[in-house]
Amino acid sequence: MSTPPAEQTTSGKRRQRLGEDERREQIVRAAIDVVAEEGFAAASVTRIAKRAGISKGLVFHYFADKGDVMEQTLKATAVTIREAVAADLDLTAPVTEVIRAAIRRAAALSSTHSKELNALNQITQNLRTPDGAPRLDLTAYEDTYQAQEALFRRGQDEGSLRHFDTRVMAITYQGAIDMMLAYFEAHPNTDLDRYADALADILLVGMAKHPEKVENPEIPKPGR
Amino acid sequence: MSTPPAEQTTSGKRRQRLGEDERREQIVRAAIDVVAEEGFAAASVTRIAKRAGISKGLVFHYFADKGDVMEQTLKATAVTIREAVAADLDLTAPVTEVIRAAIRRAAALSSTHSKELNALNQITQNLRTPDGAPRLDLTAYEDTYQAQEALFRRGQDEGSLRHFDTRVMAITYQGAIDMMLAYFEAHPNTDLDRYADALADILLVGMAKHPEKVENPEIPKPGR
Amino acid sequence: MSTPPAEQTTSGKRRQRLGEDERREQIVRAAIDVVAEEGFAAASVTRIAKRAGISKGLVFHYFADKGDVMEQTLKATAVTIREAVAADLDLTAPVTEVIRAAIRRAAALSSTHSKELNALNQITQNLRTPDGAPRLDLTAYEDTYQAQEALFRRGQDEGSLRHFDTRVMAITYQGAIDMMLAYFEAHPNTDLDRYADALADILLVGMAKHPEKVENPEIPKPGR
Amino acid sequence: MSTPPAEQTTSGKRRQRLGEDERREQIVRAAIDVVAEEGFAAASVTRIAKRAGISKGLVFHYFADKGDVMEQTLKATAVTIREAVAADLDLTAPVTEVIRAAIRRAAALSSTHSKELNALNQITQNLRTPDGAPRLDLTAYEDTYQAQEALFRRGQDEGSLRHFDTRVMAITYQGAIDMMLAYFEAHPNTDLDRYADALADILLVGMAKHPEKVENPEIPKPGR
DNA sequence: CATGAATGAGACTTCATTCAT
DNA sequence: GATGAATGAAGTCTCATTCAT
Repeated sequence: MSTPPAEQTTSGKRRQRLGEDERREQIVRAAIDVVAEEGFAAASVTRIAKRAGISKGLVFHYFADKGDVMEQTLKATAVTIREAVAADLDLTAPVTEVIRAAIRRAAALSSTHSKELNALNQITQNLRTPDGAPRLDLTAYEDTYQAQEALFRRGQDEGSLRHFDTRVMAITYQGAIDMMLAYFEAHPNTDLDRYADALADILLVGMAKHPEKVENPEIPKPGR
Repeated sequence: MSTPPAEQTTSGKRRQRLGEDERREQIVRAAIDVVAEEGFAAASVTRIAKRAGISKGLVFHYFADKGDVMEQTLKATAVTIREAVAADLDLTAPVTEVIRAAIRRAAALSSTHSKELNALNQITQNLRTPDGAPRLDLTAYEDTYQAQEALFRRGQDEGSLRHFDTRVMAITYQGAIDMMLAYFEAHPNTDLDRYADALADILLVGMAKHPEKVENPEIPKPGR
Repeated sequence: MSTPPAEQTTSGKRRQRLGEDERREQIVRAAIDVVAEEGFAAASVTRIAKRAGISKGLVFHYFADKGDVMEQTLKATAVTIREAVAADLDLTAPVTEVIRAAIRRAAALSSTHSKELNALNQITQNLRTPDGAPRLDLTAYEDTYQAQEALFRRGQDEGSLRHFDTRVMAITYQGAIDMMLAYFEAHPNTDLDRYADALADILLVGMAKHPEKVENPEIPKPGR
Repeated sequence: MSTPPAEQTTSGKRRQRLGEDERREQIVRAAIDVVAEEGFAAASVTRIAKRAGISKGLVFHYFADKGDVMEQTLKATAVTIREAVAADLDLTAPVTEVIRAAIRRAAALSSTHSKELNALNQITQNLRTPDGAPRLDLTAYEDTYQAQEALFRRGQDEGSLRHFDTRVMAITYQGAIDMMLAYFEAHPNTDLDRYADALADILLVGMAKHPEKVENPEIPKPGR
């Protein structure tokens, strides 16, 4: 999943023949790279094709138009990220532990999926229908929100979490994670592990019924 | 402060003569409208000029180039928003009250400054230097973060707030508010007042030393 | 090498496909024509493309920008002209004969390469770097000057030419030829052959050690 | 007649009221400066007005259009130069001396009228009628040519000059001078006085009946 | 007389998309 | 399947020129 910095991802062969799926992946990969590195506006088809090491025409062979490329890229990236977060996350563990672990995982994404995250955000916010309406608003987060709400409700049912509006909490929770990642992007010197723990503390104190049980004991608070 | 949806704001007069400041404002206004309604990518100078009811050339009479238009628009909008949030916010009140009031004010922005918020976000995230690097990252939020940290520290000193990483909290807090506004944009049916209170509850429980004192008693929780 | 005056050189076919070199030549050709006929200032890319019978965009497919078009045109034309002058010029002949022959050849260019000469001059004098400085001053003539100086020195060594400043003479000589061509451009009725011979007489009398030997006996002087 | 490097030629007064002629001169002066320093293409009306320290509109008050500005500038400059060359040139002196003196005077122009020369050339070569035809070809030199031919004929009648085509000589002579000035522009290190003498030698040897009498004895030839 | 705001045409350039090869 | 030549629309920006003040 890592990407070499070079223009041509694949070996220098000409007229390389690939299966449909490999090609699509290759193009999506290039789209992510270009969007992440140069911005949505600079992600022209020409640029993407060059990055993928293929011709411009071929892109249109596999995608209806540029919007299609972006949409597919978005979808694929969302799946990738979701899987990365969900991987080896024991959802049957106590809810507070699940939450803390999930925040840590999300923080870890910064190093493993930085480009994907960046591209995902940019495409989400910029992709529009021809008439100017956003093609994807936060509706796209719906699945995520529902999964988180389910988790929160389990916690509430089990008695480990307080009573609160699960939808508002899901949005806040997701926002807190997104901001953490964005903040790290802008301030790469930040100690992400500590940030993640501090964030977990804040959120869990806000959610948990017995906050004292969930506070992270390992990392001493800065003020003391 | 509201804008009519029509293309030509003013009457059909030819060669209307305006002072420098009025024109600049008019153009900035049009830029906000176009960006908010049609997206950053669609906000061409042509489009903005048409929206303002003036000729393309005039835009360049008042702004160095398109980037300048966007930058000025960004700055002006940031000021507008900041003022709107700060207006009649009694910063000397007890910290927890200040926080709850600020969240309510922010929520209120949705109805009064929806376009400004939208445009502000889009421009922030898309404006780049000619070489592709983001022209403004979260660094722009620095002032806001510091103001909020100061508030939090006062609360901690006064004993009304728990001990927590103020920087992480500022980022989370700001993110929670941004997400609230974004969520409302995508789901306009949401009862924002209730959302704001639920959010205040969540955040204050996470922050306050005596959460029971800050929970909003008026609004029954949705989950019963 | 001649060009029809019509706009569209080729038949009305759509999407005519050409090799890279043919296209470049075609565009350069069109650039020469437009510059020569309508002046450097009027030689917009639009105008050039229309003259070549292709789309504007295609020009940028083969040239980096307008400056590049002009630069390439300049280079190509310089080569063309140089070759035309040098062709079947016996450089081993006695120096005075070489000079007279070269002047005649140059005069002949008026009928064969009139446009090229004109375009060459205009581009040389008008092409500037983005910051306004001339991109090519007389430095470009350096090669020519040196070749001529070498010729003059040979004549001096062999005893057929007088002693004189070879650099000044080279500049004067080249200037005399350029003026001849420019004069003919403005006064097309001039008898160029006679002009060339008269010029050769003047120059050779100024250069030669034994002028009487070089005066052209065939053409009677106008005054007598 | 010299120009300060500053933008505003005149004192910083606003709404300065000037007579028609002063204004015209002021604008022409600015046009010369801009054309000479930044090139014909960069000499926009805006640029010229700014240089003159007046408003754009005023230029059109005194000149019909941009072409008119250039044409007037051209005419005025031509007169200036002609006068500068003719000044204290004793036309009754022996012809060969007149010629040598004229060449020296011309060389001197480089230091006194460099801008004027440069602007003159650029305007001459670029100014066109709306349909693309040169507005001024060498026809403009006609007066000069005739004056020089008259001089040459006098020399021939008096027996000091050989027989040659006076028109061809006039063109060559003028070209030699123009090239000298252009060469100096490109190679400012050149010793112009020596160049002028070397040129005079070359031309006079070509023209004079008794060349030995006219060669400049003061300056030793470079090659010894 | 003088200013500079305002316009509109046109310049250069990029880019999504098509299509001959 | 794959290429890249070719197009046309649109975008940014400049500039001569007009005109209200």
